[in-house]
Amino acid sequence: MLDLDHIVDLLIDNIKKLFFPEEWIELDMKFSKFELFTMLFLDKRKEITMTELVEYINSPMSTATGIADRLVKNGYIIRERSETDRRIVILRLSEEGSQWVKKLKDMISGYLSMVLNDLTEEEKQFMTAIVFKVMNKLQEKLIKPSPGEQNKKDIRKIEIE
Amino acid sequence: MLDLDHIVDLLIDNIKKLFFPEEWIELDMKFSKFELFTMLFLDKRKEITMTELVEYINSPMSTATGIADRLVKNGYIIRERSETDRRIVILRLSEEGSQWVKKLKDMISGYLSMVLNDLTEEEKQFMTAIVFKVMNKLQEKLIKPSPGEQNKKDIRKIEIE
DNA sequence: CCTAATATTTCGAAAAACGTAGTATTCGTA
DNA sequence: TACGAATACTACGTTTTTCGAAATATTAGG
Repeated sequence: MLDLDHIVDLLIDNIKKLFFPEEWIELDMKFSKFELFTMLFLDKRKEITMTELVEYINSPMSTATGIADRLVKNGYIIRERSETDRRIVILRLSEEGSQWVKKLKDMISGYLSMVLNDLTEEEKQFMTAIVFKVMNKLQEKLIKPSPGEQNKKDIRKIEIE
Repeated sequence: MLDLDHIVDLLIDNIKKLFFPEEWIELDMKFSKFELFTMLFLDKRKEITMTELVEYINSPMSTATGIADRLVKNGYIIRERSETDRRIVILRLSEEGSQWVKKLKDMISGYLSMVLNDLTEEEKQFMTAIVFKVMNKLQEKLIKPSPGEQNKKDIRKIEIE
C-alpha cells in the first residue's frame, strides 16, 4: 500500500514545503538561507565570532562577511570587536533580530504543539522512540561516509610518505 | 524531558541538514532549488509547459525561462514547441536528467529503507498512523490560513451554503 | 623586534531571480 | 475572415548573493 517510491514522493513534496515556505505559511522570508541560519545560530549561542559562523554554515569567510554586512545594515545583528583580541569580531542579535527569531520559533512551536496535542499518549511515546531510532541510525550511517570522503574538512593530519 | 523548545531546536538542526545537504551527503548540488524542484516535477509529470512549471514552483515567468535556459544548456532537459499550439513550450527530462533524478531518488530510498528496516512492525504501523495524523492536522490548519489570505491563488471550488 | 600566523575585510566577477517590455501565436467576434 | 484581445513565452537589464584572491590589521613566537 505504501511502497517505497510512494513514500519518497511524499517526502519530496514535504521537503518542497520547507524550501518554499512562503507558499503555505505567512512568513516573509526576508533572509537568504545563510542569513536565516546565522540568525538561528546566534539565537542559540548569543555571541559568535566570524570563524565560528563560517564553521557552522560551512561557507568561505568572504561569504560570511557579506552575510554579517547585510544583517548589520538591516539592523538584525550587532558587530563589535573583541576587547581582548582586536582581530576578532563578535556578532550578537539586536533586539529586532531576537524578536524576529522568537516570532519564527513561536510559529514553529505553535504548529508543533498543535500536531503533538492531536496524538495520543501512546503515539507520542512511540514517536519519541522512533525519532531517536531514526536519528541514531542516520548518524551511525553518516559517521562513516562513503570511502574516500573522510578527512574532508577541519584540520588534516598530513601523511608523510 | 523533551520540552517544546528542545524539540524546536532539534527540528531546526534537521532542517539545516536539508538546506545544506552537501555537509553530510556526498551530493554535488549543481542545481539551484528552483532547478532541483523543476527536475523532480518533470520526473513525476514527464511533460510540462512553462505555465505549469510556474504554477508549481510559484515564480515569475521570467524566472522559469531562466531555469529552463540553464537546464537546457547543461543538458538536463529538452525544450520543444507544442505541435498543436505553437505558443506553448513543452519541457521533458533528457536522458542525463532522468539519470540524475533517479540517482537522487535512489539515494533517498536507500536512506529511507535503511531507517524503516530498523523499525519493528509495530513501530512502522504507529509511524504510518502518526504521519497521516500529522499531515492531516497540518493540512486542516493550512486550508484556512490567517484571514485575508484566502483566494490567493488557483481556482477554488466555492462552497455553497 | 621582526616574521609568521590568525582573523577578518575589500574587491571584483559570476550566477540567480525577477520586473518590464517585447514577440509570436491563437481566440473571439463582428 | 480580419483584427484586436488574450495567451504563452522570451529578452534585457538590474539587483542580490556567493565566493575566490588579494589586502589589512592584530597578535604570537622566537
